[in-house]
Amino acid sequence: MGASLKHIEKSDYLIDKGLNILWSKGYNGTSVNDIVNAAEVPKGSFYFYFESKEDYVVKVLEKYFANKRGAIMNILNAPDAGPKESIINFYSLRVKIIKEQLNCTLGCMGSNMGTEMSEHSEKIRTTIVTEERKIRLQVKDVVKKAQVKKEISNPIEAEKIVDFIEDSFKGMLTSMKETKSSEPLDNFLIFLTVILS
Amino acid sequence: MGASLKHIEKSDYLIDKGLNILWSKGYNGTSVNDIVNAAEVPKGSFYFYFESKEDYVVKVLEKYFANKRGAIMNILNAPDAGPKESIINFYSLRVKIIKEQLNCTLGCMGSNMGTEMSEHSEKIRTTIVTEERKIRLQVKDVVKKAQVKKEISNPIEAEKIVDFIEDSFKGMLTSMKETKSSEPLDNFLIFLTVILS
DNA sequence: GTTTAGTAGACGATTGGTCATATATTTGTT
DNA sequence: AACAAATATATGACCAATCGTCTACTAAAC
Repeated sequence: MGASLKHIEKSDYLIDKGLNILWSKGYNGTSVNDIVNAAEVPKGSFYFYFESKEDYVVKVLEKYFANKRGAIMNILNAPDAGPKESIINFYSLRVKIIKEQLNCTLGCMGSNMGTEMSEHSEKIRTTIVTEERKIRLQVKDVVKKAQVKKEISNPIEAEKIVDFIEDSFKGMLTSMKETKSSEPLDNFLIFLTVILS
Repeated sequence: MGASLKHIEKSDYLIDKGLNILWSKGYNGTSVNDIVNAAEVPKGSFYFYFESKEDYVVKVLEKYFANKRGAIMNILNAPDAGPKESIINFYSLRVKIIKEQLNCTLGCMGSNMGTEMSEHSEKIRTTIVTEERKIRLQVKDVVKKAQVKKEISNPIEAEKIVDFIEDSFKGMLTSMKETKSSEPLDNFLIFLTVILS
């Protein structure tokens, strides 16, 4: 029943090849043909490795978030930085990555897909919510620490603070895409220090 | 050369009939057939009134934003309220409308479409940016007034304050859709008072 | 020889868009 | 007021391309 290593490798390969297309063009803008052409794999193979397009996209999202966490979560618990400092470093890094690697055009794949598909695919919606929550929980712990250490005097619950920061960051990415500019991101970092005061 | 009144009325009718479909299903999720079926109009008529699907969507967006401004901008300059109070009333009203009329499912059509299409249609992208700017400019004036009156002590430029508020509000709507919950909106109103302090 | 992995391409439905044809409506001329 | 010419609008069959999916098949492994 279990998938062999080769099977996993090849489905992983298909996931990698389609990830950037899906990130840019969205669910309905990306066809199964786009994916198999990019991977240079026969169309029939797609449905051997995945139940459906929806199933495929769920797995792409899981990989996207795993990659993302791998790239950014370390800095949150860097041993040589205080909690508040770590939070600011964390968001500064995310801003830097988006500016340098993504050229301010793609935004967050989770938000993009969530905006397009939350109403129409429960599987996709819950995948995004679940994956985002993993990040928020870790940030929350650090915010709590900073509050205990009085680095943050804001008395609002850590969870609400993190939700607001993460939600507003999402909005910045949307405006970044729309305006083709990094200004919203810079603005975000300014207000981040206000919120964490 | 100018379109007759009847011409305008019928294209307006087509725009109205497609607006909600487009709002919910997005650009690539909505077909021209969906629109003409909803309007009970033959397909050929669509291309008599609109150059293309893209052209149609631009006009839908313009109508969406015009409707939106009509419903919310008055409260910003209510004569019996101070500037800061007006800003808070303004966003409270927007939150209320989204909760009551939209059931926390649709978000902002501009942001939805911008997320999906900014990379792929310059016409759609600039339409959204232009329309959003109209709202921001008006809010900016009120923020400035509140700063002059010392109701807001935050020394950051009014424009940046408004950009942050509007961008973060966008993010709340995204999370609202994803989580199917009004919590992000309530959280937004809490932090709005922090930002406007 | 039987099971499993992998593939090719056909499937019906649908996509955005066009077009020839038909019918209203308006306009200009008596 | 009557008629003709011109223009505006209506219609759905039609186009090539593409959609997501699936079935019938071959190749390889045990």
